[in-house]
Amino acid sequence: MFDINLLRNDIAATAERMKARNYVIDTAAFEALEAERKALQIQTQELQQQRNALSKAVGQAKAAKDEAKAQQLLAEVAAVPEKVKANELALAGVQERVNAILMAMPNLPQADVPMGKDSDENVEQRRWYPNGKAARTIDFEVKDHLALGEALTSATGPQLDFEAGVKLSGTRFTVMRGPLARMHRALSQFMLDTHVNEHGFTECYVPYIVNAESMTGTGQLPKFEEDLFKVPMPSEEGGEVKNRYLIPTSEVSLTNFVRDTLVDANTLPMRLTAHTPCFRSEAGSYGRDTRGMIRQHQFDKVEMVYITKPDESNAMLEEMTGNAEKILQKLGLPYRVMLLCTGDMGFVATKTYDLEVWLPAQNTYREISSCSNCEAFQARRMGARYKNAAGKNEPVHTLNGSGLAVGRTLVAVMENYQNADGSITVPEVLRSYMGGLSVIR
RNA sequence: GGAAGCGUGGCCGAGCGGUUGAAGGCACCGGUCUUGAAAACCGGCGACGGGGCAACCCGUUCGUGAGUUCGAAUCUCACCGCUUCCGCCA
Repeated sequence: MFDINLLRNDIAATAERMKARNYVIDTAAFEALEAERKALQIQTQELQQQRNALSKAVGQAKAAKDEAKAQQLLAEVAAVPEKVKANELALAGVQERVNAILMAMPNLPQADVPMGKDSDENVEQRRWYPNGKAARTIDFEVKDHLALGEALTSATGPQLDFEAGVKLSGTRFTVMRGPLARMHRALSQFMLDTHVNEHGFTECYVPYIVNAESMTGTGQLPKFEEDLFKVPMPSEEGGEVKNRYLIPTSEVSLTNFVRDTLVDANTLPMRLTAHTPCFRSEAGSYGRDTRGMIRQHQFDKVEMVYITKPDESNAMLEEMTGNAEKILQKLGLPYRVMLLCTGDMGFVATKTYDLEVWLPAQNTYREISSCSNCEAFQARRMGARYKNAAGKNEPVHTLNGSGLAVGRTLVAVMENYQNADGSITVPEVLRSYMGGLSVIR
């Protein structure tokens, strides 16, 4: 949630900075609403105070057995509760309007984030190649992962089977069989093991269905409901049916660990990781990446989440990005690191690095990880705080990043490790997860 | 599916219509004592919001939401969650 103090204290400067995100703050409207809120709140609290004082006096009179005075006081208060109730109602209405504005506002970019309107203005930070110089030159006709996967066979059908996915579920679903399915599993195991054993993460198993409070905490709700799959669930006692949601990323489950909690400062920074499927409706992406495994309604991802103190969150963003890079390096996949410009960042982020992996068949780099520092944006929504050095409760910072998107990593391995005969060499680090298999045919 | 309970501050736990934001304990923060630490003793200490330059003042908050009342942690209803026993079960 956007920090209301930025609007109260210096709305002009804040509005100026938000322009970078193509977000226009109606400063006059906000100031008018805020003035209304302030007047109403003061009036309401004065009435509450009046009621409380008189009620207390009634109690005292009764305790002193002064019935006459008690009756007199009761007559005096009689009209107050009604006024209080009316004011409370009006105030709640105004506060709801203020809140709705704050909930719909995206986060403010950090000062060093480059200005820009879309992905064309992202700034490359660095590139990495297995041999330090360039991506492997492929001296035969390069195939994409569809051609490769559909040509590979198992005892029961193609190793990569889009038709079966469509039959079972519809477009943007895929079936894998045999060694390719195993490599998909090997990738997630390898990623998890690396983060746990080398990067200090706690491995977690989390729900794939979460409630509306969790989705609100991390920012998917209320604004992006159309991107989510809803699951109507009756309560155990047969009460009303409430919507829950399939997670679009395990960031939601992991980050909400600290919702509504005062986090013990000694446990910070927290490093959490989980391997889960992710479910996205992909509303609004019709026609994009319709072929292949790049954009699916269901895909696996190994996620990294950090819960940190405010002064260490930017250092942790660098660390997390490095963790994701490490996975690509161990897999020997060429990539580049992009610093997203203001116009390309997600709703909750203040600063984001994207990792883009080299896909030779497309002759381009494609996003395979996104690492963001959300600062206190999610923490304010969630009520996630810690006691700072001054003894004050303060929102924590939250970060999340993919480490990595498993399906896209499989695509990258297939395309980068393809051989002239259509077989795929298994990267060294995955072989122990695949019973020593070195080539998929 | 049947039966019975219970949700109070960072944690444990009293309170069950009126000067109760809530006893007591633990934890935490000062201080005394000590070579140091521990113990003991003294003092402090909930959260969220609003107003004020400030000292400070006010409001809200006892799972959540409605209701009864001049007044609700305390009474009523609904919802959410948890525990125990029986049954069933991946």
